[in-house]
Amino acid sequence: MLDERKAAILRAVVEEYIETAQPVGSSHVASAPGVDVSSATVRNEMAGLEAEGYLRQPHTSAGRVPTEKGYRFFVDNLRPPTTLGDRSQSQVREFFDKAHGEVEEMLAQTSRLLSNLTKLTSVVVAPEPAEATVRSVQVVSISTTHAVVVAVLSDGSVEKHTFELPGEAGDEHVNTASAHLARHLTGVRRDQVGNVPQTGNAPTDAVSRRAVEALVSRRTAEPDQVYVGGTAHMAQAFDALETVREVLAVLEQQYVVVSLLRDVINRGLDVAIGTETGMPPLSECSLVVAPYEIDGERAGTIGVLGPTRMNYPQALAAVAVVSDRLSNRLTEG
Amino acid sequence: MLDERKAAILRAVVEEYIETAQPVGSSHVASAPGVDVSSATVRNEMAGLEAEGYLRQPHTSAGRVPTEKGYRFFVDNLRPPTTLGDRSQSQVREFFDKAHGEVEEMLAQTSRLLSNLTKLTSVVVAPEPAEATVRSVQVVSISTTHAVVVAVLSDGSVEKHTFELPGEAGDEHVNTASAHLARHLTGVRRDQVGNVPQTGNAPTDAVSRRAVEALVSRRTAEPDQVYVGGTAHMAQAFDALETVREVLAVLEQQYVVVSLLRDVINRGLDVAIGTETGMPPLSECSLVVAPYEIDGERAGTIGVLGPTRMNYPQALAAVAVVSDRLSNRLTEG
DNA sequence: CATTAGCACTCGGTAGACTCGACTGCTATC
DNA sequence: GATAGCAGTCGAGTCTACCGAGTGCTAATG
Repeated sequence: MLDERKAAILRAVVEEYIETAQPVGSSHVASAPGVDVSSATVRNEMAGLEAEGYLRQPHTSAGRVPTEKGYRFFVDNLRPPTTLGDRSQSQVREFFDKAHGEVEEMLAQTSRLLSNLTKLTSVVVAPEPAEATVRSVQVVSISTTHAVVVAVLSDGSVEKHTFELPGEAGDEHVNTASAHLARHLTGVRRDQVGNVPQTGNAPTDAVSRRAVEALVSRRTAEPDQVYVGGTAHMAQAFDALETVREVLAVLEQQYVVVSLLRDVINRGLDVAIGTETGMPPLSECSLVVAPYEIDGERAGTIGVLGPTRMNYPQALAAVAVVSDRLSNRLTEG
Repeated sequence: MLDERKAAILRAVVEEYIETAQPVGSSHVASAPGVDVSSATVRNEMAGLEAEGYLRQPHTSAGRVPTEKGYRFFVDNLRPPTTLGDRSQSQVREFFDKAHGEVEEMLAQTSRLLSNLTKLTSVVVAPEPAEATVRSVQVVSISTTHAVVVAVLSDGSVEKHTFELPGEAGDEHVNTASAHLARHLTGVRRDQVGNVPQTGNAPTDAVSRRAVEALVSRRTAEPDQVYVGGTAHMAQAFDALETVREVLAVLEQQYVVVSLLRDVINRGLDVAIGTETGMPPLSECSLVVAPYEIDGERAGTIGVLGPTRMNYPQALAAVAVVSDRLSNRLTEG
């Protein structure tokens, strides 16, 4: 653990560096509020902080820059109790006041809100519908060869899947299958949808079977939906095009993004700094996440991704307040 | 119009520049196939081409670079009848052979395919469902206060909208409204969905009215879905971060992207070069587009976006073949 | 008369030398 | 223990010289 003075110096370095993106020297730190010693003393202490791995010198005659360990200490121990600025506050309020429409749209817009607030890339993972039950199932033929099975879930989400009709099935079989499925699947939990009893009528049963298969396969195949916004901010965060490219490439792989967020949440973290993300291309990025809830149950995750030298207090505050409001909104809606 | 020799020289410049991204000098051109004159002659001709606006010299002692007009001439008159390479050919074939599942997924994957083929950013605009008719409508309550209206269309797409139930409506009203709507809306064209006759039962009619409103509002509010892929390639296409940032910012605005593609198509173009896109942030980009069809009707658009010095023949070939295959696939599926 | 060889010229890019200044670490002092 | 002062380091910026790719022009050529 660091003594109080070292901590104050570390904090000053981190805050200054976050703001300017330039290595910060001892004299800057000495004149920072909370540090009431001379630059010489600061130099001594900074040398100590460097030896302990909290700071790093890009070159011999430059100022110091925080290491991952330095950021980590800052986030864990020095984070000032930040709230959002008034302008942002009202932006959030306004957003959730006028937010309406389907969940999907709201999540997409939430992602936009987050990147506007933080000037970072934002990520919103849609809720997993594990707990929902089936409210309605219907099979509708859309041509002589194909049909759609549509399920409405208790959380208001709708799933659909197209499948090929068995050759012998006509409209009447589709309709009886539809009724049959409605009878047997309504009220069943989404993750327990499985085979239904046979009716004895071969074509009808064939249709039913395919419809159920479609629902089940969709469940396992489909990755969680994820909304990424503000990727343009990434191009400003780094000055190496290669870094930008790598990060964008990661963000395009929805599956990777989802499991990244899930992983961080599962480790009980709200911030993953640099290599803590576990993804080499993101070693110069940090991720700030927060889960959101529906009816008190963890539903999905929101987060922002930016350079390691991002403004953690602001990002944490933004993510926290948005996840909170989003939870409320989704719970009541 | 350009005489044959000038055209050959312009072609050589464009092709060389596309490949190397470096200004090309007279000696390079002189040794290019199809140009059998000395570098001195080439110099004379290039001076002419520059005077006519087809070429441009970045600085006095550098080679020449094509202007927009130069690219335009190349695309219109010099484009070699390119086909995709074998590797790409089989990649496309393989993709469409194993492509399956919902249209949405397929479009998303098509976007990925396109950017893999071209190493450019790709854009896929989903079909507009204007011509579709309603195959089925259903209203399902998901809580005591809210219900979902779900419509299955003849093209296999499904639309849903959540709405608040009128206070006096109970499950029985929802069910009768559901049946009522099914009776009156099935077979109606999507864009002609409107009010249905009253039943005389007030709560039922209230539910019906809100459900119809929801469907109608959704139709007008929702912009066309668009899938953007390969944004990471943008970071390689330019060496100015600012340019990358601007382009990414444009790509995040789905509405803008959709209308951009539509606009280019409507002008009868398959390539928009630089400022021809009509969007200042894209003045260093070119866009190659092709419409795709379902049952012989124009349905949506695919395209790729890259730097003006992109490989037009390759991009045109890729976009053409993918739109063709996609049309087939969507028509039969 | 179109083409070409040759030549003088231009100018961007690179490498080296130099300076400047923002740092540091160390030491002597309070 | 804290600080003032000082010598030392090294990146960044500036300047110069130079190289070379590429041009435009002119004179020679078939």
